[in-house]
Amino acid sequence: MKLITKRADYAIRALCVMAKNGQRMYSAFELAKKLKIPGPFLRRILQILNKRGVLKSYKGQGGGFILALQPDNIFLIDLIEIFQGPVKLNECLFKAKICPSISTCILRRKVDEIEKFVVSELSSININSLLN
Amino acid sequence: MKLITKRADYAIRALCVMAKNGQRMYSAFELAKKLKIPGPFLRRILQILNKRGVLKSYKGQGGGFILALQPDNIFLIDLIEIFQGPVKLNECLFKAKICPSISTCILRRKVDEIEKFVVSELSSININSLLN
DNA sequence: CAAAAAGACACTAATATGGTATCATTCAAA
DNA sequence: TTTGAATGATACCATATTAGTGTCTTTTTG
Ligand code: FES
Ligand code: FES
Repeated sequence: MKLITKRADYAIRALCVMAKNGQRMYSAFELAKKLKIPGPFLRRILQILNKRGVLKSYKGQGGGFILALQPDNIFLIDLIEIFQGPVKLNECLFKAKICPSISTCILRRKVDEIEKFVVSELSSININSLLN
Repeated sequence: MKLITKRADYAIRALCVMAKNGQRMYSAFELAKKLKIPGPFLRRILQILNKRGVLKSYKGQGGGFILALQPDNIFLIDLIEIFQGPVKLNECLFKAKICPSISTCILRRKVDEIEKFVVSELSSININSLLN
């Protein structure tokens, strides 16, 4: 079971680097080299973060990416949802008649609890938390 | 993010049916028909449950599968680990220098907490819980 | 013996994830 | 004003995981 995919992982790492030096602009390849991860892949990730308003981008020579938000306002839950979709664990499995009912099903209640816990834990971490 | 795959799902459903009528023997195809899921696929799943000691099997005409354990002794965590491997969410992501240290890393602590919670919730449900 | 079952295992199909390649566009600097 | 360094957009390929099938062997009962 994977909680955090590579895309989200790389995004987190890149944002951490950028947050350490908040004013500087970084090109995708510069960051990729620093983090030792594939350049084109990271580039696409940063483009997505730009579209989602986490980064600002500047084209042309001397351009690159820079944080659009304060590091303590970028939460892990958001990054994970950007790259992995919403945290939905309760895709009701027992469509068959076995499941007693949607309102009483124990399994569903438990899965909902797990989902809430995951979301709340991931909501409590931001990029700044990871820098101490 | 998928918490429970089809294999585990089907296993749970099949075990629920079998638990309702604990003494009876069911062939893989009979169960598959009842649950409206693919026969050969369920058959492989039951074979695995047999190998893992959750079911007993009997070959030959009139043979089939029957529970090897009491329904309240078959836990969801075990079924999930059989079909999806151990619940390990903490595959350390920050191998790079970004992560401060394995002992202080906030992210790691949080992921460990999530993992513990998932395991404990899934350990609290058994096949019997699902039959009320 | 014949039919009905599981055992074993190789194989295919679908999906998700990880990653590349290419061309167009923008912009700064020579 | 040309050139090169950057992103924007998008199609594509590679790999892994999950889902599912097919087939042949073995066992058992009638
Ligand atoms: S499994 Fe979905 S309501 Fe019971
Ligand atoms: S991410 Fe693994 S110890 Fe910090």
